[in-house]
Amino acid sequence: MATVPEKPSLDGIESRWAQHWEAVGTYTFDATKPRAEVFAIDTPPPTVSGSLHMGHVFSYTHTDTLARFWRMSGKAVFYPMGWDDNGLPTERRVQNFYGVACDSNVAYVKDLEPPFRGNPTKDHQPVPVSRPNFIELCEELTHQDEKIFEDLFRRLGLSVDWNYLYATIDERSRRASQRAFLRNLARGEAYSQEAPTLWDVDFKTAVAQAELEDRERPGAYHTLAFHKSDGSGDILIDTTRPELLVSCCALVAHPDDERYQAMFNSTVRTPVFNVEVPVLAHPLAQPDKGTGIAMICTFGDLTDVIWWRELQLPTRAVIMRDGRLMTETPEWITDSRGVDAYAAIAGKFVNQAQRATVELLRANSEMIGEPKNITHPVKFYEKGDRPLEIVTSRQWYIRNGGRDIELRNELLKRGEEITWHPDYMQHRYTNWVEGLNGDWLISRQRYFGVPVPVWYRTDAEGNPLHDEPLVPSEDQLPIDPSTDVPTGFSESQRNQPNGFVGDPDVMDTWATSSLTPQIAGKWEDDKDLFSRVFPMDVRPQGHDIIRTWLFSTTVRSHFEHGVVPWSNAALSGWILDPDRKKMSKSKGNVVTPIELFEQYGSDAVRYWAASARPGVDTAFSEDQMKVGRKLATKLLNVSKFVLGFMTDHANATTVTEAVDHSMLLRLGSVIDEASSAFEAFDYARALERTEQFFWWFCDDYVELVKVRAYRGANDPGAQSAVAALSLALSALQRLFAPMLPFVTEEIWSWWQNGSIHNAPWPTSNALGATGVDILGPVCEVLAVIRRAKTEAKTSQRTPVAVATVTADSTFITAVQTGQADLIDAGTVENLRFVEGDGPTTVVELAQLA
RNA sequence: GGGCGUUUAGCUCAGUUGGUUAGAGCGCCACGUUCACACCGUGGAGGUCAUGGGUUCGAGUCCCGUAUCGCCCA
Repeated sequence: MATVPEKPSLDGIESRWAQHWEAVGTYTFDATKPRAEVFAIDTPPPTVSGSLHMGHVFSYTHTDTLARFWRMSGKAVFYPMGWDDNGLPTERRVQNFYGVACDSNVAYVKDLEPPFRGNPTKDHQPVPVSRPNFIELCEELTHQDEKIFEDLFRRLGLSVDWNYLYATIDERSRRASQRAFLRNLARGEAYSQEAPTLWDVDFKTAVAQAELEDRERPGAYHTLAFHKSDGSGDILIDTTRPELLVSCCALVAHPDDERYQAMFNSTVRTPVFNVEVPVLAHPLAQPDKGTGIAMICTFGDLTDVIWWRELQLPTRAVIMRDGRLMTETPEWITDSRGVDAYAAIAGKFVNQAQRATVELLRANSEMIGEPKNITHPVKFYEKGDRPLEIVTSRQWYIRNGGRDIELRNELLKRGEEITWHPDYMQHRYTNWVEGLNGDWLISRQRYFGVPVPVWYRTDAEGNPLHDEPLVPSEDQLPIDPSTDVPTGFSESQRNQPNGFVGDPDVMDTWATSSLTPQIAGKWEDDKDLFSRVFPMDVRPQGHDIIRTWLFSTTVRSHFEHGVVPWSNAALSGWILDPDRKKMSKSKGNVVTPIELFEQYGSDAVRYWAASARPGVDTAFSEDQMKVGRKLATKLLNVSKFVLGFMTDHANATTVTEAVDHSMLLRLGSVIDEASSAFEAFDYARALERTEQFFWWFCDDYVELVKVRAYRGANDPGAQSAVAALSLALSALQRLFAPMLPFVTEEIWSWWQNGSIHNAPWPTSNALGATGVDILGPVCEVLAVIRRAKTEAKTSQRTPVAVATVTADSTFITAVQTGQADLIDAGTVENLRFVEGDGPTTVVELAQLA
């Protein structure tokens, strides 16, 4: 029955089995199963803007082990894959790959040939192309990248059902994203507003709170002299941004600060520009910072925004969306000297304007002393290179509790409805939600993304009327308002007075990827499927995007469905290089996954990943892959060995010997432990327990019983050994299957029908083990015998003339029960027992020939 | 500054509600080619469990403080 290769090998098993699985549909989701019998995974769609790295291999392996466990446990596993190809990273990659830049003013060119396809020359100036051409190039490149990603994931052995593949820019995703947005809008959960917004001047887009990061940057305090309007002297303020002096609309000090109390509600005149501004009080002013009194500018930072709003100050913004100061002189500068001064900074970039302003201050002697250098945190867009500015613009928001305590508490409660793995990750969620200070800004002034699906009526001057957006019906989705026309209008009315305009913005990537459960589950497009998979069982993801992806998905599900989107969140850790630093391309320490698959085999790489406990940052370790490789090889060899006995004992199913029962008892408890570990999402523990047992099984149990198993077909002891060996082999192969899918499928195919990955998960009950564990004492004596031979520097085959075991009666009874196998394994001529203190074993080796 | 986590053998890490003498793999040393396996087997050396207190009959494990490295937030 069993057909075992003469020389088993791991070479080439990945492509052979990957093709087979695809051909026979091993991982096909059974969409007829009721929700209770489904295990649904909200797979993270990797960003398609480069290549997959070891971090992907690491975390996707973790998820795959869970998928395989639940599949073997009888669940219909819904395991889709998605590509996140929508958004800024793709735009940037397309620009760099083809040597183009998107320009909405350029006309569409059919069959455009970009200047490059990869590696533009260094001095190449990007060629402007139209938005439709640019999007075509985005699609072309993402398709290429996605093919490479898919091949790599197949090579890794992910048990994804590729029939449920989606991309965040595809039609279904755009429809889901726009539908969800329109429903948010209809319920008042989404709104647009003209407001000061953090703005990246290079990308020329607004960014959200979740995309910010602080970076330490050098700066300098400049001490400026403001002049009291009553002529009674100067007030000195410290600022790191003297270029914003032109935007100053007030000075502010703490209400309790006695130094300034007398001046509150008086006015001062700004240096250089000579604009009159009030001196005001506000508790956010920090008395211990600088001179304790600050200038409020529109807008230098988020505190300025708060002061501006709460103190109801005028807006005096001069920084434009490209990071330059506006060219015409602001109307609030009326003094002729001020007008001249503005001419010196008009049209300049922020840093140039700073230098120019400092020169003006110096020329007027209105700067006191020299700037004092400091280092301070500056807000950056996480993908950006220059500090964020704050500009006023109309943007779309989705409510997230940042301005609404009731909603915030509801979302905090949602966090409690999720089971977190590891549990302390819930703190990250709670801290983030509690620290939100505004709603979620979702509009982006970019090109490659899901369009905001609204238009606006225009008034007689052609200005958009933002308060009553024109919306499409759901059956029209997805739409692009730049080419589609709202119902009741014609294309000729576009951008005309008393006509309409399309909203020019796209939604941020997170606004679409926050709907991955809905997209993967085909929400509203396939109601039957959606009802069987949603809410999902688990969201696996990195802990770094709890504040973005996990939170935003929870928000959308809360609004749309009134539930948490999944019952579990499984957070995976980082990959660190062997020096415990985060791996990075710039350091040149990155090894590509494919090279490792080729060198060690996919199972070995998976072994490394599966050895890491959930959520723990893990060092990249080729040593662990070598261990995995050895484990896979051992599985081949021991399977071959055990199956070799099956020819003589094809029907051996009855276990009679106590030694064999004892091994099965141990195996049973390992199965129980592995099962409960998996149920708690702890694949690493399941692997460790299985592996520990496996090596003991090979080194001790197999060694003990092999002589007995070699006896003829009619020997009852041999029958018992072979029955136990085959029970154990079957269970062990299945226990390893989630982590080592290729080698286990290979060895399973030698003697079983069907895929191991659809075989039932082993249970301890099925082993039928009875009695007590006698193998502890037996193996202990065996170890002493082996040590004696090693210390005598002689072969393990050397016979033992006499071995004397001194121990209590329980120990002796156990050893006696297994003594036949012990005598065989240790080549013992005389085994003697003495009841007494112990256990000790004295070994006398036979004379060497 | 606030929150969270890490610290156990040379290295990478287990150690589940407290319970004999703290484990594994790699590396190192010695021995052995036994008919599944040299991508092997057998054995050995190697640890003040970061640190100071506390609870307990008993602490790597629980509590408090400190240090360390790291992450998140301000």
